[in-house]
Amino acid sequence: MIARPVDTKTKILDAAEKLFGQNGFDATSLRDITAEADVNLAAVNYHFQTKDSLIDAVIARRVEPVNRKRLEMLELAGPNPQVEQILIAFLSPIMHADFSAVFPLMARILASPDVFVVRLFKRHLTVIVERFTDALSQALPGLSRPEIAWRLHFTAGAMSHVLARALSMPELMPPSSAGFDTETALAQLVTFAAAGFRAPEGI
Amino acid sequence: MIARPVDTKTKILDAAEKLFGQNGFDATSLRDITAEADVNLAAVNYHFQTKDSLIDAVIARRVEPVNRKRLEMLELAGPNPQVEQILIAFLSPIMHADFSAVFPLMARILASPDVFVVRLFKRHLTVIVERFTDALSQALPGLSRPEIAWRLHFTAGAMSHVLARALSMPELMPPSSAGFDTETALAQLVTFAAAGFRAPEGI
DNA sequence: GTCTATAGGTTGATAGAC
DNA sequence: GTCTATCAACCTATAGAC
Repeated sequence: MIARPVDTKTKILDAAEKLFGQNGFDATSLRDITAEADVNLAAVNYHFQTKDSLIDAVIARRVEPVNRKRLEMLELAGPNPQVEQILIAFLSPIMHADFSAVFPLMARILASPDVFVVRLFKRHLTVIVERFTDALSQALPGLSRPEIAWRLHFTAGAMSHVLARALSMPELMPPSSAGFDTETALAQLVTFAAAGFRAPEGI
Repeated sequence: MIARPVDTKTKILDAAEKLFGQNGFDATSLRDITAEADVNLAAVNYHFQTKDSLIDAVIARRVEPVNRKRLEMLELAGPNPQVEQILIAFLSPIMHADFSAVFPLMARILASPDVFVVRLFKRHLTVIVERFTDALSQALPGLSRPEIAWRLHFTAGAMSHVLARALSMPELMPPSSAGFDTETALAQLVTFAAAGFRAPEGI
């Protein structure tokens, strides 16, 4: 590992990501961020104008590569992917996002009822939800699209809960595993969700 | 419906619950709350001393009856309940909590990585998790306890995501259903989670 | 691009009259 | 128990020197 020089803008994004994840958007002041990043207070306004557009930038920086990777993995699974392959394409990119600061941040975005965050959520996720619903429809011809939408919803919720609690509540995580084990979590979640998706449709 | 006089303390709790759910704990000021409740600013300090202990009171007021009801329904399911019965006992009390303000509030509690909230979460939920893990262990003798802990975790996540998005994103909810239909959501979730729990344990 | 200084507003909490 | 008035601390954002 060679220590690279990091520019001010990146230092601010890194610090903001960490603190937003830890304490939330509102509880984190620009002063907290510039102190953590070891830059001047005015730099954040110079580079991002307002706090809201900083939040936007922090989220977009992480969400977009994850979504690109999701679509890429879905492509790679071929024209007729199995349920498990589709779920892995959906879950793996976010669960492997290797900055641990990303986990609580993502969980906050996913769970927040804030209109501001919901808008962001929609902007980034609508196309993903559509593409994956299509793929799952094809793999599970017995299910109606609304039913698939529900179940994809449940899967995203299970995932976001794991991300939210992975770091803050290791003791709620499976024992034995010292700390959080991404591979195990992913495998367990895929098993659970795939079985859920294959359940026959109710009345 | 007869309009009852409501005391100041209850008015504060009601307003705080609504605003905390809508905007979060940090983004909601005591002034917002007293304006919504139509009481004086000083009243909140008189009745609750600090903002933190107000948050505590708001959460406890809703979580405790839900948890009581969960244990009660589990008792009523008899000595050898089926997976579906156990899941309904776990999910139904919270999904039927009829104040719509409770939904986003619960979702916030469930998803928040804040240490303050995690502490509350543990205090109220540890006994529930243990009791339900026992019941599920008995109903699914093929699964190890860690595996059951994971799957209960996933189920809680799916539930919290539904609560979080039920009101803010009705268009992500199954189409046709105008608004949010608790019974449908509960039935779909129980079907999904029961199938997930019955999946054979991985390697 | 980076800094200091500060304007202008909000916050949680309290003192003290009624 | 309820009010007004106020404090001290904090906030975002900007102006202007370097």
